[in-house]
Amino acid sequence: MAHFVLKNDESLHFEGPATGKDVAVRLGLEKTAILAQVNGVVCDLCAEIPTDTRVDILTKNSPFALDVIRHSTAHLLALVVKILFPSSKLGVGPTTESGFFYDFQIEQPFAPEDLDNIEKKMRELVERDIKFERLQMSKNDAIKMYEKLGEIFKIELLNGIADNTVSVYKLGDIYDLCRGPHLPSTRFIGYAFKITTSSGSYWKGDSNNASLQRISGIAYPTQEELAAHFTRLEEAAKRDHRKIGVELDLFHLQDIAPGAVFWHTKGWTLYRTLKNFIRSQIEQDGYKEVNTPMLVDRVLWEKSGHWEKFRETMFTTESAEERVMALKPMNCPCHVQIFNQGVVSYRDLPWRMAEFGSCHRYEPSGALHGLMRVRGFVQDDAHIFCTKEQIVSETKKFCDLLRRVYTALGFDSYFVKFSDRPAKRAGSDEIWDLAEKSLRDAATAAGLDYALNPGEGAFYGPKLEFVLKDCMGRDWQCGTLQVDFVLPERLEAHYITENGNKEHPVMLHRAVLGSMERFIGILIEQYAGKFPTWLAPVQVVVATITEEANDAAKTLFEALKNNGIRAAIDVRNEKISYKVREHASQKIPYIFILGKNEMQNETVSVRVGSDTTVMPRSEAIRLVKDDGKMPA
RNA sequence: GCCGGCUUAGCUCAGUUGGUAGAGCAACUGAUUUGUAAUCAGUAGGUCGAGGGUUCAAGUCCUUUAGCCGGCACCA
Repeated sequence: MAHFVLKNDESLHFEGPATGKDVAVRLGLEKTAILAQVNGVVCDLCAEIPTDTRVDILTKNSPFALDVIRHSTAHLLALVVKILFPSSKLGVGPTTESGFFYDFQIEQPFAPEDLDNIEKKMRELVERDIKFERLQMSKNDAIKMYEKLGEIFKIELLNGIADNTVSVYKLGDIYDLCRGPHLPSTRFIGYAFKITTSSGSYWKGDSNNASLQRISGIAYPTQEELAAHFTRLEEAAKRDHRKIGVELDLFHLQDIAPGAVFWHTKGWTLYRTLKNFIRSQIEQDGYKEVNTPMLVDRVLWEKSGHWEKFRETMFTTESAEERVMALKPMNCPCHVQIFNQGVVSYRDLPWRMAEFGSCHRYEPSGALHGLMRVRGFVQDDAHIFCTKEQIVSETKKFCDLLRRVYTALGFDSYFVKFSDRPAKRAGSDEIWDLAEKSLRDAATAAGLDYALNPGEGAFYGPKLEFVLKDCMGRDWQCGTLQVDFVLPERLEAHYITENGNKEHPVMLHRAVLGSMERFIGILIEQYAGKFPTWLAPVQVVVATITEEANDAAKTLFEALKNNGIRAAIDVRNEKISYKVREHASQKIPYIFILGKNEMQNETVSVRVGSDTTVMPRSEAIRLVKDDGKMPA
């Protein structure tokens, strides 16, 4: 006799074998049960439960439900596409952080009307309540089945699976290779889903493989959650740096220079402020700033190895001069040229050489994205030339610097990835073993909690990536630290050791912000344009109510400027409500208002957010000055 | 680079089955001297992204191309 134990320690007894569904019926949950959790493992409700096993019945309220609902919705999508487009071939259809997608091979890409029809048909099939059936079969049987069905991609997947037994879910007429679990039937998907977009993709994410068409969607347990999802998206879109960049007159992009930024006065003020902040921070850490040429002969890039790997994405020059010059795509080889002037002693190490380096890369057109991915950008770059023994302490020092800067800029958390050796790389395996071990040890010593990112390192060394998210949840690599044993050797960098021997230094490539442009993009979205006072392009505006306050306004404006405050003045013949509206929507932190009352009492009304305080003018100046101080 | 979509005034957007371009905000001019998120009136502003084609006629249809948007691929 089977005996099941529930979480609340209530025992249920069955005559003979039983499934999760039987348990659900016993508990009166047959209408709402969607999954069973057996010994902590989530599985289909129809799964048979081994005797004397702890079992839980899950409903749509379970935290596990969301992913399963999305996954089952993806299967339903596949069924509908196979019905409407019988010649299409199934790719894969996983869930993602923000929904699900399914990839198909199909002659004609999906049109927007197709998506509408697909969604409509999906709703119809929810109504029809089609069952998800789990089938266990041998790998060979599965391959035979898919050969009959002509599902070439599923066969390829099966050939890559080591197990001899696989599970396949049948939904209507489709058989989908899948681990599961799934909902009992389409009725449980409900109607809180939406097909959102279609796009191109590649089989197994490789552009050398077949082109597929991806349909993406979103699903939630309830309509309310789905509605909230779209509200969140709308709210997030308002923070988009491309939108705010125009609204706040920070910068613009133009097709005359794709992937290059025209910085307007306000944006450039923000840029310079951020740059000065980084400058003050790295000076504290003993960095020495340099500046190197933007246009360098290709021979340097050939020597460094960049020409071979990145030639296609480098801008080269054509001019009266015969030799081919390239716009530098990064600064490292130039920094080595400075290192190589004269003789360096071990006493000079670590040498922390910094540059706000202006770089150009011919990024693929489809990669360009506002400030986040551009063709002309400035790295807050530095190379630390050091000994092997100094790697750990220098990495730790860098991580501290990065944490200090990110915290000051309002980023309390960020993801760290550890990317190890890529397939195409320079340097021997022994060197890579050493580089990876050094960086791993250093990351551990710095107390980093990192995720492994296999095969994604630079061609010359492993790297740590510090990742921030934009308003739509996309990941962007900002800070980085890379251990490099290769370039110093290729570019013949040496230092003299304690024993008088010549040795190659280790090069640590590192950037805190990464690209000034990208980081400002992230920063704009982080603050939705409402920057802390020390970063705000305009920190305070002096606005008058009547003409009789104009002279006092000018005096106050001058006093603010003399105190190093970024101030503006508004003596236009407009109502104060009009001025407040305009300056508030421009996200200026302080609005100083002068009218009759303030003239009489020699005060000023200070508006911050929607609060107003009347105070002596000198006090108001001090207030903005203190609030606008750059973090130490 | 690949797939799809979009591109009309400085900005946000209308524009019917092809019939010869419109609104709001901004700008400019005038009036208003105002108390904390839009004072009123007037004026001006567009080779409809660019090139080619179909047509008596193209913002609208076809085609090439650029840029942008969403994904994919790439990212030193």
